[in-house]
Amino acid sequence: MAVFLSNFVNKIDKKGRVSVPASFRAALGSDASGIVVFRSLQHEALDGCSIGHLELLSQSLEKQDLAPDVYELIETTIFGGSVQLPFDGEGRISLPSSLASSVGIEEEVAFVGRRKTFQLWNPKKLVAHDAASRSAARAKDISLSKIIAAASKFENGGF
Amino acid sequence: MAVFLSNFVNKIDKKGRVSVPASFRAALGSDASGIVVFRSLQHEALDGCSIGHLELLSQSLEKQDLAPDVYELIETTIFGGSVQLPFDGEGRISLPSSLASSVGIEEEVAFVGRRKTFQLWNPKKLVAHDAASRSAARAKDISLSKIIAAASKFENGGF
DNA sequence: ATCTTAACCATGATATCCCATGAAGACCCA
DNA sequence: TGGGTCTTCATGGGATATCATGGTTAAGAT
Repeated sequence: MAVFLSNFVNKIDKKGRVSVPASFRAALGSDASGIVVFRSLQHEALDGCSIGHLELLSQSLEKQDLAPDVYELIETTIFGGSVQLPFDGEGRISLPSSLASSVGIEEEVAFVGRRKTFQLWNPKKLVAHDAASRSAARAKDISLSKIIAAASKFENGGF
Repeated sequence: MAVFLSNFVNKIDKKGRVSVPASFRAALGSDASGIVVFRSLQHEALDGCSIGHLELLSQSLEKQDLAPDVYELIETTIFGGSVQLPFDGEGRISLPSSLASSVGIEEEVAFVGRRKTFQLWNPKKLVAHDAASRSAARAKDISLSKIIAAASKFENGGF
């Protein structure tokens, strides 16, 4: 498996440790020493990814001509706000309480797969957000079969 | 770890000493005898980096055709205003009070990772700055996946 | 001699490592 | 197919190391 899929709710123990879902750890592949976590720009949640992915991001930043203020913005917000969290022997990370509380995470964390990255939510806030995005998807008339059909006009394969 | 990530708030004792975060010291790698600090051009904060990085900076200055007055300005501001701060046995630096007070740092310092460099902030001013950055990011509708997606149009790879 | 500065030592809090347990699922073998 | 076993994984606790921080002593400067 190479992508982060599905979602899992795990407990935070009194030391602040949480098990990262085994399938997520498997998806990390080579750089499986830990993950990187930072506050999402859009949601009341944390974004997580592999260290390699963060480096990719930093390369992306250098490659394109971003406005200085945007560049500046991302450097402080992402790199300044991100935390590298190594796994312990059991595949757990210890989530800094400051990060957790900043997005309303308390005694449980929902790990939500988003292909190349994943998110960490307060489970209760996630269901609310999920309901909202579903209705938004309906409103915009998004459907997977349509997307696949549209894509297969360009490529031969499709999924 | 090779980059400066995350942020840490440490105390300044009555002698003016502050612990440089252990992960930052690790990120310094080979030239880990100390750091270089100077006033940020953009913010009310101090910029910090390794000595090696400062040399890199000076080399890249020479390579580009800067106007003489700009060059002059940078020389005096950065190189003239920079201070080399060695570590003591416990990984602390003693921050000159003149530098600290010039950016409003008093009894605590926030070390903010910015990949190749880091910054030293008054913690309170940092949270204000951070909040401003975030709302700016939202206003501009910046998202990381967009940035990566945009970058991968230039490269062959994609993710 | 006194003040300042730098090296050395001490301590508490926090995080890391290591081992234990229990539940759930996969697998195997009748 | 049903029962049983074995493995994987999430979770918990105790021991140990790391780290930030404070103080003390020695050395150098004024």
